[in-house]
Amino acid sequence: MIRENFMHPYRTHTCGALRPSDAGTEARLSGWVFRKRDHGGVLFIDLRDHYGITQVIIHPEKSFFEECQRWRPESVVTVTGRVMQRTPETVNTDLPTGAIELVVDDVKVQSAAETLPLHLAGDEEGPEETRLRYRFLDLRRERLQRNIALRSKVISSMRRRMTAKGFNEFQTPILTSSSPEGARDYLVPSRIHPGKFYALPQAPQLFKQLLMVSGFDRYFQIAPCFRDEDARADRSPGEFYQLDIEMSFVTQDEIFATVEDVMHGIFTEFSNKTIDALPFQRIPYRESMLKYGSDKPDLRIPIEISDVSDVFADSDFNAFRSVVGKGGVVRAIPVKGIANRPRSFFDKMVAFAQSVGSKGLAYLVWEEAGIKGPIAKFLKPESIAAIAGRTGAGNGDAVFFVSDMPGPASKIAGEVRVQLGRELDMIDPNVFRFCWIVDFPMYEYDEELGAVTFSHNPFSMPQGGMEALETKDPLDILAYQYDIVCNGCELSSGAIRNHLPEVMYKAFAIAGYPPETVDEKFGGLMRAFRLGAPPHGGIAPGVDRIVMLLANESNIREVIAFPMNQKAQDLMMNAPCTVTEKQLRELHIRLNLPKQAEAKES
RNA sequence: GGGGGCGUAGCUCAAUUGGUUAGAGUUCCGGACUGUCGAUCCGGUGGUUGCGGGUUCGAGCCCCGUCGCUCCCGCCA
Repeated sequence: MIRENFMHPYRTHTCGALRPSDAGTEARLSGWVFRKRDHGGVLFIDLRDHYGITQVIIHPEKSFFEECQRWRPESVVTVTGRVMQRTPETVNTDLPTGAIELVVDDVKVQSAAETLPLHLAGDEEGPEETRLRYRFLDLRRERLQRNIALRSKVISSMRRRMTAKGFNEFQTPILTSSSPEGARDYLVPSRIHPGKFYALPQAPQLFKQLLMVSGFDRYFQIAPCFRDEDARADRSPGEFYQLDIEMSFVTQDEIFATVEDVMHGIFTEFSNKTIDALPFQRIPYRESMLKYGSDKPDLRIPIEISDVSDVFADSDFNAFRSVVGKGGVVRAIPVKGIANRPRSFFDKMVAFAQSVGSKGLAYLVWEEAGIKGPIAKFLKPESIAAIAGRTGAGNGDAVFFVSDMPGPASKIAGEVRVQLGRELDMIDPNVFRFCWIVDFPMYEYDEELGAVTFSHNPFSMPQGGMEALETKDPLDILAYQYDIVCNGCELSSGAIRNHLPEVMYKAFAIAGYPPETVDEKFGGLMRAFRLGAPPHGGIAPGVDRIVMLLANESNIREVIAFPMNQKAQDLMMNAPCTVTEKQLRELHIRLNLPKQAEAKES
């Protein structure tokens, strides 16, 4: 009956392959027992593999019938039988294979499963800790199979697109040296050099720049990056991947054009959402901070903040007037068509503003009968007219006001803007809104240190070059430093690099680093720049975040096959873990644990 | 390092706001059942209410501490 000799030992088809056109043929399938429906007289099993689900049927006269009844979910089995077209009333339109079923003549258990800690057939996800500890089980779910497969396809597409543009793919060292700037490093002790450490790269930043100095012209890498920083929902602890890019002899606009093309292509290829037409809009940093209260604005929210400090500077509203008098500002957040919202809505917004650090949240409401709101009585008609003129507010609209020093005021106004967008359901879930944030300041004033520090990448070229560094107030100098942002999510930072040693020394001097320090910390790079370095620049979009946006996931763990938990532990592999005394001895390391940890060890 | 949320059966949750023996669905185990597709029906197992202390005649519920998970702030050149 079954021509064993001619059949593959495990399968002739995948579980997503069979169709009515296969009816009447013999087929062999292997997969996981997903669901069983046992009618006593007939047993239905949904057999699942990566490609799909096929219903297999076992009849009671078969010698193996009772054995199959005992199969536990997630056991791996091979079944062989005849493909049958289902009768019209038994077709399952939810499955691609739903028009056929496999009537089984032979079975073989490849791997019997014990009772599961998670059940995969239902909608319930189960506790996060169990999901992570049994990640290989969780990964069997359709959603994660889809996400991880999407990630694979996105990365392939990135490679294809970059290669097509003439970029070469490189590998750079994983064991490298600790960098003084930036995040905390992951350190790896050296056995051969007692007391010395490698560091895992926070990014291949210096290597890719050196490859430009080497003349490779166009670099890319799907680069693993390691940073010992705490996790967020959109930030995996420890490690993540970047589509790392660097180009020689380019202007900022050429980098934008290259990256826009890749990003637009990827997002078009893997999503049905509407994507902004090219070129993506460019927003100077200061404008973004004013209009959106953020350097990663969610442009899906149709609200633009404006400054109305001058209107309140001579108003009767003391709270705001005094803040403006002390160098503060007043920011207006206009919202269309919410005048008829109940008082509780406005109260809720006030409470929200306070929860993010605001002293309060004032507002005006443009009603038929006139201007309402707690601060209306303090404002002269011409002031209200000025606010209406600047914010576009009219009948039926409302404007919220935040007053504070410029930094906090921007931030709070930005938070209120996003909260309004969420609360009022203004965020269109079917669009990807991209923008470039450009003209980041080169330096910022660090209140804590009481000194000028680099606000972003110290290797960025200052706009205006040496002349700007020598003549301008450092806080007014802009850098060729940019971010690409999608739906309020920062996908990447990038910059035109500073490849001129003299400009580099000057730039670091302003941030308080003497030339010796620059040479000591970045000797390799500085040496390279004295031996013929091309002007160059680049960017490094976050792969995990891109996949997360495309997969419509709000937590980055859902697009990483083996993620760590929030405390940077791998619950499945039990990392980090203790090591033997012998290992420590070889590395010349003696532990000096805090008291609490010592207690835990024993 | 700090703040918020959560923690009750393997899982998802309930327990009339401090009151009798902590329930339901699901999983699991057993039984019945020849067309289901989250099969159905019957029965059963399953609990140190995260842990420790306190208040109280009485604590799943209140208080203190602690542990775990999660979200956020700090941090992320």
